[in-house]
Amino acid sequence: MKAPNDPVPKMSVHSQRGQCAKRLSILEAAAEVFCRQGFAGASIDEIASAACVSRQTVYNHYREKDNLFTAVVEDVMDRANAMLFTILSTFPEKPDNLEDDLVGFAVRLSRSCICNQDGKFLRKLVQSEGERYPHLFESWRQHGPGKIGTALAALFARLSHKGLLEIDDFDVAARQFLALVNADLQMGTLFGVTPTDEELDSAARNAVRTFLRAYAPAQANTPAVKTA
Amino acid sequence: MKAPNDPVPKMSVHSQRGQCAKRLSILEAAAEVFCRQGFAGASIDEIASAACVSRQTVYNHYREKDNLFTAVVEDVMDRANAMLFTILSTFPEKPDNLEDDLVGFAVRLSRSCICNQDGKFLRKLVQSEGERYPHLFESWRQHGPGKIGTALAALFARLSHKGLLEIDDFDVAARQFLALVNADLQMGTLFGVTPTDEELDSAARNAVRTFLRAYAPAQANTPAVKTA
DNA sequence: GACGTTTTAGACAATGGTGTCTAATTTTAC
DNA sequence: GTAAAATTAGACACCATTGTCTAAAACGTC
Repeated sequence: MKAPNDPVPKMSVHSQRGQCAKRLSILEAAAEVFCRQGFAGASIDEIASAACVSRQTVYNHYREKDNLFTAVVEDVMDRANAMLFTILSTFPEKPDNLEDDLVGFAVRLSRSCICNQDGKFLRKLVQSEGERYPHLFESWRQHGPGKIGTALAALFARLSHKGLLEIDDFDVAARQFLALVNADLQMGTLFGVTPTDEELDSAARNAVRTFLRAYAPAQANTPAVKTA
Repeated sequence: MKAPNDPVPKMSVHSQRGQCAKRLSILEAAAEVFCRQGFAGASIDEIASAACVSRQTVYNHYREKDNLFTAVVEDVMDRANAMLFTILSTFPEKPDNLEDDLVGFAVRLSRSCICNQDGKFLRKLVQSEGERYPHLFESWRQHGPGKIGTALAALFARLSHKGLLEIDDFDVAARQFLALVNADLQMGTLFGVTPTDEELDSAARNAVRTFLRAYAPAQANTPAVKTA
């Protein structure tokens, strides 16, 4: 998926620094503009301006608009996936207090993967351009959200085997956990509103409480908590 | 919000029939094209072709592209809202079998409001153009999804007062119910895939089972159901 | 300071879209 | 059948955008 016209000829290695900076600047600006305007609505001129770069430079790095778009999407997807698995690795495998630890995990997840700039970009782009570039987003789905489902399911399975949860279908439980975490935020994210820390925390707390009510073993972990 | 240049002069009342048909045809075609291409990507020519109408006719009815767009959005929103409250009115207030009845309700809800063509259109358009027309979508949010939350909360409150559920925060419960119903479908809808009836049913069943595990009163309604 | 490379501003043709206009044709009401 | 209204195809000016090209300037390395 590399650009076919790599500048190989006589370039000394260190001269890539300036280029690299420009490339990143363009990628960043293009992501912002594509996200705000969509593919058709975004113009190369606007991207170039936002990147503080001449239009020709954009064309030098990415031969054409389509090319730039896929490069941006791949870049954002890579970042988002990396972040996703970073957060996944903070899952409370040996929880001190299951409820509190899950709430913390849920907050990290929503803050870093959902209310994120990258998350917003991907939701918007998958919606608006997903059908035009099926393979592009399909591979992301498999490597990103697809994987998170099975990974989270495996983590819940461990907690379940430890007797901390009572789950019959781990995949369903994982999807439901994610859905519950989003329950209070969905409407906001749909309109591009970034939730405050309090909202994030309250959403996570509501989600985890209901999740545990459904999946905590019989009368072990739920001392009949009342709403504050 | 009516077109400022209504053709009032000498028109007899009945001549609106042909016009009306064209108007509807244009609205329908425009919805499809705007949904597929986004606002910037949609061209009037393409809409006119899809509506089997000349370009000039489109301009006769809706002075400009912006106008046509808002007309389409309002039309779809009205239909979607009407459908939403129709489905809401089928909520099982006096359930025979709470679980089965809630599953039926959830299936109706997701089929008619989420997997719908209008639902797809609105999700896509709110995402891609929501920030460009804030007032347009904001009023929809208040009258549609906003209202459904409180309406559903009220319905759950009644079931709760009847002792069929044990809910402390009805609004949260309503949002969680909706989120759970979507849990298994979200990924599909994000990619424009329409789920089969079996998937719809299974998603609703999973959702309701977890919802009842969390909110059914102590040891009344859950005879330890196992996965099939 | 000299060299090769990259960047820049600007001009440029080609394309495609919007919105207007006109003149011919069709539909509709009576 | 007639007259008014609506529809149509086509041409049109206008503008924005894409992608190319050129010559000058800036940059980095030696």
